[in-house]
Amino acid sequence: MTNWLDEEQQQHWRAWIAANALLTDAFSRDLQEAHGLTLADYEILVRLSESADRRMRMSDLAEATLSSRSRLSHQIDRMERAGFVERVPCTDDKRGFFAVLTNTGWNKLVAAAPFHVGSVRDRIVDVLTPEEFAALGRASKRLLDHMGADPA
Amino acid sequence: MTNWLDEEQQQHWRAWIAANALLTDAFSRDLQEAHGLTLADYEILVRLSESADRRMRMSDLAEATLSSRSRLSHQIDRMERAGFVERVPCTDDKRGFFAVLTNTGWNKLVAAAPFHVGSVRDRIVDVLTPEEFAALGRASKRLLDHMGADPA
DNA sequence: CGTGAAAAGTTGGCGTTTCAACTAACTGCG
DNA sequence: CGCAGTTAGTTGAAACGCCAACTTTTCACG
Repeated sequence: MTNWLDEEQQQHWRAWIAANALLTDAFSRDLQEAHGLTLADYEILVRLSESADRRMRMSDLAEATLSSRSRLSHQIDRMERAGFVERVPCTDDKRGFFAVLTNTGWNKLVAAAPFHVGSVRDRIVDVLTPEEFAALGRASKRLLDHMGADPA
Repeated sequence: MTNWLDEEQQQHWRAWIAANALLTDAFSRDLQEAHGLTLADYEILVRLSESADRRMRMSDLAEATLSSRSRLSHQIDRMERAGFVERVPCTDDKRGFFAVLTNTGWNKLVAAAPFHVGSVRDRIVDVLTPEEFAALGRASKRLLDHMGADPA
C-alpha cells in the first residue's frame, strides 16, 4: 500500500517544484537579457574567479558546478569561443587541462555580478523574512547532506 | 555600490541552488531508470489523470506544467508516439486540441506513481521534520506569489 | 457584417544536455 | 618491467528546449 502525500504535503511539494522551475528560469532570463550570459556561464565565471590563479582543473570545475564532464567540456568549448576562458594543458598530469579565466571573462563577471546579485535579492532574499530565508537555506542544506553532496 | 550577500546568505543561496539541481536530477533519474519516463512525461500524466475525462486543452496543460506552448507541443508529439496520449480536436474551438490520456498512459502512471512518491519521501519529505518541510513549502509559496505565479 | 487584433497551436532551426563510445595517460601490483 | 584497471577529458549523435515565424480560428468593435 502506497503512503501517499496528504493534501498539505502535496501543496508544499508542488510549490517547491514550481518555485524551482520559475526562479531558475527567471535568473537565466535576467542574465541572458542584461549580459548575454547563461546561468551556467555565470556559475563557471564565479568559480574560476574564486580560484587560485583563476583556474581550475576540468574535473574539479565539473564537480563544483554539478555538471557532467561531457557537459562541462561542451560548455567550455563555447566559453572559449566567446573568449571568456582558455584551456591550458596541465604539466603535472598530461591527461589534464585547466580552464583559465581570461581578462575578458573576468571583466564580464565584474560587469554582471552586481546585476545578478540584484536579481537574487529582488526575487528571493528580500522577498522573504531573514528567518524564512534562513529556513530555506537550512532545509536545502539538510537535503544536500542527506544526498551525500559536498558542502562546496 | 552593490549590496552583496553576506557569508551566511551566500551559503543559504548556494545550498538552495545545489539542492534544486541535485534533487531535480535525482527524481528524473529515478523515474527514468525505473519506468523510462522523464519528469516532464510524469507531470503531464499526473495532470491529465486529475482532469475531467482525462483530457486538457493544450494551452491549459502548458500553463499547468509551466512550459511554453512550443515545448508542450513537442512533448506531446513524443508522448503520442509513445502511445501515452492522443490529440483530439476540440469541436467548440476549431483552433484547439485536447491532449487525452490513453489507457496505456493511465496504466503507466498507475505503475510509476507509487515509486515516484517513494522517491519524493525518501529524498525530501521524510528527510526533514514536518516543520522544516512546511517551512520549505511556505517559503516556496511566498516566492511564487511574489512572482505572480498561479497557485495551481 | 467586416476587418484588424489576439489566441491556439505547430513547425523548423539552433543551442544545449545526455549518453555511450572513445583516446590518452596514470596507478598499482605481480 | 608490463599489463589490467582507473581516471581525465573529448566527441558525435540523439533527445530536448527555446525562439521566432507561421496558419487558422476567434473575438472586439466600429
